[in-house]
This record gives sequence, structure tokens and C-alpha cells, in this order.
Amino acid sequence: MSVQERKQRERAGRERLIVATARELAEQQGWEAVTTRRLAERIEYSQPVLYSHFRGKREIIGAVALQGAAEMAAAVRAATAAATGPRDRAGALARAYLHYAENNPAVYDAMFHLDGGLAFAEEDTPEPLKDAFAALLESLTAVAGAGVHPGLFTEVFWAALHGLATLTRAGRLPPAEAGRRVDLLVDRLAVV
Amino acid sequence: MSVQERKQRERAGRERLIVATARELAEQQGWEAVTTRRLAERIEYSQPVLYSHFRGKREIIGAVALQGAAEMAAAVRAATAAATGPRDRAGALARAYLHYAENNPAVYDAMFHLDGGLAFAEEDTPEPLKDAFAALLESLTAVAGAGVHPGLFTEVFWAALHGLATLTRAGRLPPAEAGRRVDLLVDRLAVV
DNA sequence: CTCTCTTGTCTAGCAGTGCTAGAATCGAGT
DNA sequence: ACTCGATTCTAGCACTGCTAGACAAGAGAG
Repeated sequence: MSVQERKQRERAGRERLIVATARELAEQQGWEAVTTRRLAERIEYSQPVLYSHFRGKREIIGAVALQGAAEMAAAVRAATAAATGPRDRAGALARAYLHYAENNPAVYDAMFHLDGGLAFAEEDTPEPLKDAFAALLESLTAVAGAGVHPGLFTEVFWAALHGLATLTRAGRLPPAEAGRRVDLLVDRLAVV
Repeated sequence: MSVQERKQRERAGRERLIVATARELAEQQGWEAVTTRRLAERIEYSQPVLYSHFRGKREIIGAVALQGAAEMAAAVRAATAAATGPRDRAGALARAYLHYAENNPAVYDAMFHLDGGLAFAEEDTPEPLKDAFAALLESLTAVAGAGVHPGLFTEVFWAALHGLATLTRAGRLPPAEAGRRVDLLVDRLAVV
């Protein structure tokens, strides 16, 4: 019995290693450098073992995305907890979101730009994704404004943050004024 | 002399054909289906011909992106011209933008998600891109609000639209409420 | 009208990708 | 110590973007 348990533990450990290595490699050299061969070499196994853990590269990206969603939710919650007043909380949330996106570009890409084969806004949406949205919702409901559905407001707020994160990182927006953009956004969107 | 001119004309025509075919193929089956072989087959030439017009696949994507930027600028200008009052213009702009993104997903991807090798927000930004931003700026300056730099406001507004377009298309936001999201966004961002 | 020589195009191939069938090896249980 | 099932690897497929070098077409000279 304990032999099987040990094997299972080792398997789980190796799975974590794969995800962590993929993430690390992507963060260092970009996702285009994350090939099955390179990944296999880094974890010191042959390529086929990757496929005994994941259906394919998509699923590995998806695993990184889920990890990122959980981290981001935690980061957002930590930032908002330290803020006082609903408006401050919205500002802290926005900054935390953009901060995470900026400091983990590969993970952010896994979540939103690449195809990780994850379902969204549907029944079978993975828990970490739902929870990340919930983390936004918690702090934004208070500033949605009267008569505005909090979920809808959160979606709009999130989309705006996502747009800023994406365009800034892609070099579409000059990074210099990033702070003032967030301020303006929060100032306009968040109602008393 | 006229022989060279004819050849140049034919070359230019074929270049347009390549871009149009790439766009068509991407719109029909997604960009992952746009391979150099398939593209070459569709234009009834061999692959190397593509490389006598473009440096590589990136540049072809870039050409589609530029085309899209010009079209989008035109669409936005047409929509805002028909609107009365600054606020209405902002709303019309937002709807036109999202409408274009929704109806030309592959072109939108070429502009923002894929690497077309285009420079942004820099000295050597291609003219169509600058002009597309200018088209937004023209109609949004009036609703930026007192003391707010119009360029900065346009960037924020644009980012929000981009976020909505991207997340909606990626299935991250339920498409049903799309209209209400735009209304909310414009309502909050655009100041009298 | 023929020949040459540039220009343009194609065939064939490289190195890389994600993924997999079947051989080889390891190690747990008898 | 040995067997036999589970695990891992080697080798290979079909595809990708891209390119060197063979080939053909057609303009200009005689």
C-alpha cells in the first residue's frame, strides 16, 4: 500500500515540477521558448512523460493559468484588506491587479492570451477562476453604484484593467503614465 | 519602361492578393490555419514567393493589422459623424469599435494579439495606427473632462474597450449583456 | 528570328514543432 | 532470484517557418 502512496506522491511532485518549470521557462524566455523538448530536458525526463501527466501543451498552460488565478486572487485580497473605505479598496485592487500582471507577464499570458483550454463563465469553470472573479466582486460591489448590478460592474471594471494590462505590456501604451491612467479609471468608474 | 511598370503593377496586385487571402483564411479558419503552405496554395504560387514580398509570416500578419487599423478608423469616424452631441458620439464610437472587433475577429487578433512586428507609441509607428488612435481622440476629447489630458483619457477609454472586446471574444464574459456593459462604461467614463 | 542572360519561380530540403507507437528497462511481489 | 506489470525511453510521424540552388521564362541584343 505504502509503495503505491509513495509513487503517487512522486507523481504529484513531478507534476508540480512540470508546471513550475514551464512557468519559470516562460517567465525567463517567453512562452514561445516553452517547447515540449526543452521542458522535458529541464525536468530531466523524456518528452512522453509530459503526456502521462497532461493531455498536451495546452493543459500545461492551463495549469499555469490556474496557479496564476489563485495567486492573483490572493494578491488582490491582501491589497484590499489593507485599504480603508470602498473607494480606496477599488484603487488598491486596481493597482494590485496591474502589479501582478506586470510582474508575472507569462502567467498573465497563460491566463488570458494563450489557449489553456479553460472554460470561462460557464458551468464547468474551474474553481480558482471563479474565485479570482469573486475576489474582484467582493471589493467592487461597494462602488458599483445604485441600481447597477455588481456582477456587471465588476465585469466592466475587470475588462478595463485587463485592457490596461494588455496594452501596456504589448507596448501599445507608454508605461510612463501608467499610474495616472489607473487613477483616472478608478476615479471615473468607482462611484462613492 | 512600360514593361517594368506592368511587372510592378502585377507584383503589387499579388501582394494585395496575399494579404487578402491571409485575412480571408484567418477569418474562416483562424490564424493557426494560416500556414505558409496553405497560403501559397490558395494564391496558386509556391511558398518562396511569399518571401519575395514579405520578410516572413509576421510581416503578413502586420499587413493585415494595418489594413484593419485603417478600416477601424473609418468605421469609427463614420459612426461618430452620424451622432449628435459629445456623449452620443462617445457611445457611438464605443459601439462601432466593439462591432468591428466582433465582426472581424481575425483582423482584431492581428492588430492586438498576434505579433505583427509593428511598433506602437513610438517614433516609427506606422501611419494607419497613429491615425486610428487619432480617430478615437477626435471624438473623445470632448468628453475627457476638465483638467484631464485628452490623450490620457483616450488611452484609458481605448483600453477599456479593448478589454471588453478581448474578454468577450475569448468567452471570458457572457455575450448576452454586452450592450449593457458598453452603456455602463460610456456612462461612467464620458463626462458631460 | 535566334540567342543570351537576367529575372522570377519552383523543387527539395533544413531544423524545429507537438505528439505517439512500440521497444526497453525497472522494480514490486512472489 | 525470478517473473511480469508498470513506467520510461528511443525513434519516428506529420506538420511548421524558412531557404539554397536548380530551373524556366521572357526581355533585349544582334
